[in-house]
Amino acid sequence: MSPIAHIVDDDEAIRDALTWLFRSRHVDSRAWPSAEAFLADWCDDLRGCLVLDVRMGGMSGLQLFDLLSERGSRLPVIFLSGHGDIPLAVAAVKKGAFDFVEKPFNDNELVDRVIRAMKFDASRKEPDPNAAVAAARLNQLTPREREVMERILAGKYNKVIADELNIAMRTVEVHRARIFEKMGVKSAVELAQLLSGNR
Amino acid sequence: MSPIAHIVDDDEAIRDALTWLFRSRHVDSRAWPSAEAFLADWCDDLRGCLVLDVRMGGMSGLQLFDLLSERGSRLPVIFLSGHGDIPLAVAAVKKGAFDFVEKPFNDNELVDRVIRAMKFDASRKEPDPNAAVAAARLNQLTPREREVMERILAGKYNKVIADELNIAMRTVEVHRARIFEKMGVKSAVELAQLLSGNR
DNA sequence: GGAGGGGTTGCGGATAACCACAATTGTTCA
DNA sequence: TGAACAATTGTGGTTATCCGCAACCCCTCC
Repeated sequence: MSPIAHIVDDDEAIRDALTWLFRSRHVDSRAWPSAEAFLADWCDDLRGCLVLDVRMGGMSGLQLFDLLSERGSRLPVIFLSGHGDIPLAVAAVKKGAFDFVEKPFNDNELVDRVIRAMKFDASRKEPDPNAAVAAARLNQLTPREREVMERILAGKYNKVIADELNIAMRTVEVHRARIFEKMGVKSAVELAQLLSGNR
Repeated sequence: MSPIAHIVDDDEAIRDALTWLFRSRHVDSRAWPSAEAFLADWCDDLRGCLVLDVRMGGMSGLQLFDLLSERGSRLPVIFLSGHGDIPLAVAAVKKGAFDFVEKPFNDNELVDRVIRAMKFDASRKEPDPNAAVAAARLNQLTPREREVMERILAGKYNKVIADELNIAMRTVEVHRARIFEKMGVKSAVELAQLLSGNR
């Protein structure tokens, strides 16, 4: 999904104005006339930001925001509000809205905020790649290897591990080597970091 | 520190009103007439919440808030603002203010918010005990030991470390032993876990 | 029945970690 | 100036890790 400014407002004049405004500043955008219409197109990998009118016919902007939050959306949201309602603004920001702008808004300022939101979104990391890598590698381990690994991470000596598992030290060494190989590390320290760095 | 509502406002009438209001609702409070006065008494283990006027003579409420943030204060802050300024409210909340209330405020509502803030503060966990322990122990390390530790955590052999630091392997061994001793661990693996578990 | 994978073990050697004992240098602080 | 501490090094020995080579057992799947 390429990053665009998603506009949701039931006022056609505003939609057009925003569309034109964004285009003039080379920000790609697309507009929807209602929360419902936007939801129909929504998927969780939209990128960019969402410019959302607070007050709309049908589902309100706040309701849409809550719904998206429940669905795990992390798209930054900039609220547009027509009436200086501080409690509303505070509530929205506390719930994680990226920004809250009063209408009538200053064009340049709004675009700046939109761009800031889009940059924020762009800098947003995919779910920790490290964790994914670690998880994938963990799955390659056999059950027995996992048992050994636990004990390696507990800082135990091979001898102790062998004792606990009632196997020869040599066997532990073999497991150990295969664990390191599969996990792509070359020492127990690295292993510990790989696994505890992302908890 | 027992939890109290800390009031900072340069308007004596407001201070008195709030003090009376809180007392009537069995919320302990104490008031200061300026940010500077509050700062003089501030320490990082104040508990409860801070009710803070945005606009004051001398240091403003926002400035005080920023300063406290820098100092690592985690006391929840409820801003009082006399003029419905949405950008200000949004900025404050985005920076981590707990709430933002317009003057004139509804007494009951304000107290409810204060109580909510104080409950939030009470439920706030002490800084991760592990992190505290690790940090405290880290401080016991000499600079040289820290250098060695970095390299141990990189999974390097004593020989390599000795080489990098241009010292004898034996010296590295000594440092290593002292690091383990001071950090209260008995292996590099434990060390890695202690330090990466809380990052 | 043979191939493959997982788990197991032994032997022997190279390399590294760990440790007790002992000692030197430089700096800081009382 | 002497105590205390950080940093340094050496000797010699014990213990662990790490690995290649070789092998056996058990189970599954084709």
